[in-house]
Amino acid sequence: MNATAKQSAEPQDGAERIRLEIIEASMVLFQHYGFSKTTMADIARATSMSPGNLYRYYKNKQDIGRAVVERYFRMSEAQMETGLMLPGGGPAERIRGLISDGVGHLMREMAHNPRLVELADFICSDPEGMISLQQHVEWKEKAIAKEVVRGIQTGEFKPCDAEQVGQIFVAATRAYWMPMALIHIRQEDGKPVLLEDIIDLMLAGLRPSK
Amino acid sequence: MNATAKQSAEPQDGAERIRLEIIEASMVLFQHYGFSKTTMADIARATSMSPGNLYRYYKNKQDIGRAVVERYFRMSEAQMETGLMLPGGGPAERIRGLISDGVGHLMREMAHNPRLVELADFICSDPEGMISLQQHVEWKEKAIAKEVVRGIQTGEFKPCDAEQVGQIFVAATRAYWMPMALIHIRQEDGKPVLLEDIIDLMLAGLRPSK
DNA sequence: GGAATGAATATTTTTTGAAAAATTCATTTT
DNA sequence: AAAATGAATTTTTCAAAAAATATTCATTCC
Repeated sequence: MNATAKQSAEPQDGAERIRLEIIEASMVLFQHYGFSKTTMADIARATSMSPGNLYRYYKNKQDIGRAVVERYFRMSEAQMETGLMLPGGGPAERIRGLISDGVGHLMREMAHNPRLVELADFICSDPEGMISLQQHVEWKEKAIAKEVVRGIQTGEFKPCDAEQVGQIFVAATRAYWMPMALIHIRQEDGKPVLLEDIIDLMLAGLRPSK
Repeated sequence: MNATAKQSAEPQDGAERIRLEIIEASMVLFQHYGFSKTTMADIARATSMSPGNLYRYYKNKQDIGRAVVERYFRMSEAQMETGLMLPGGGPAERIRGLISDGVGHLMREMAHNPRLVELADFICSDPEGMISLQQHVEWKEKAIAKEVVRGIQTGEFKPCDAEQVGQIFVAATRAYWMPMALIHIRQEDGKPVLLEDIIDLMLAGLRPSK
């Protein structure tokens, strides 16, 4: 039912391939000119098709913006997943890494490309965009929950509702995931102030009382 | 040096009394019409003075907006202070209460009066307003730190940097203090979802390992 | 002389119509 | 018949003028 592009780099049938082409071209244009300054005509030119034809693949410009943001989310998730693949480290280190990597990735993207702030604002103003955002948040909650389960199994953490702990970790670090809030967060040598301290205090709370 | 109004309900000399009159009238007008739609002429009319005379008491309209917000901050702090006055409860209960009361107060104010969102946005866009906000944040950090010190003394908490723990608690609950973020936070029977769970997990982290 | 006024000036917001862009759709292409 | 086009239509943006508002200040009041 859902017509969203698959994540694989090499899509199969024509329509999916064209959707991906549109997103990749749009991503480049949005980075250069910003979402609002990029016109449908620009995207059409970049993909060598007519403006009208874009509407065969996306409902409207907002839909393209959302798809681009979703692609960023998938990339960020892939990056966090990669961090989790690395061998060493117990659940605590992995949770720390997961959140630090995710926030770090976001901060670097934003610093590297201020145009993304506009896209982030747009996604928050759009109800459908908020759904995409929520899905990304849930991905993070689940990823943390998995590590909590692992920690409970090894005895590093005391028994608890892992699903809920994932939600708690994300909620407690929410200000660090919000582009609009990120502006107000101080940094020291590249690390956002207090983020790791929040995580450490909550991890301490997870450990068995004895 | 600082010419800000005292908190007492009955101010002493003329100038302070007039400043307070202006703020009280402005607060009502802002609630009815919003900050941007309220004109200096409106405020002048409400206080039975000429527009020009307002400038004898406040540098400009922004200054009035900031003073109104600061008044809200002082009221919120007073409310939290009152909560702390109540006899029962150890440090953990008091920290929970402090944060819940503060966030609850903010949420009720916002629900009761959506115009405040505009004022909050304005304060965040103004560098001087951000200073007021920072002071309010520091008040909360210090209030929590005091309870942490008490907890360390009673042995309920393990020894730690109380000052820093105050900062951590505020940082971890920041999304619940931000009017712009508050819109996105779900509520269940009047309580913001997960707020108390964040606090509880961090409190668990403060307790002696045994 | 400090406090207050209100007309004069500076700034910001609103309006308005033209220009640009988004979206649709009758037609053409493959 | 699905895919694509590009001209036609609708919607949004932009810039200039007008109106409203903020701020100043020479003057008046107590």
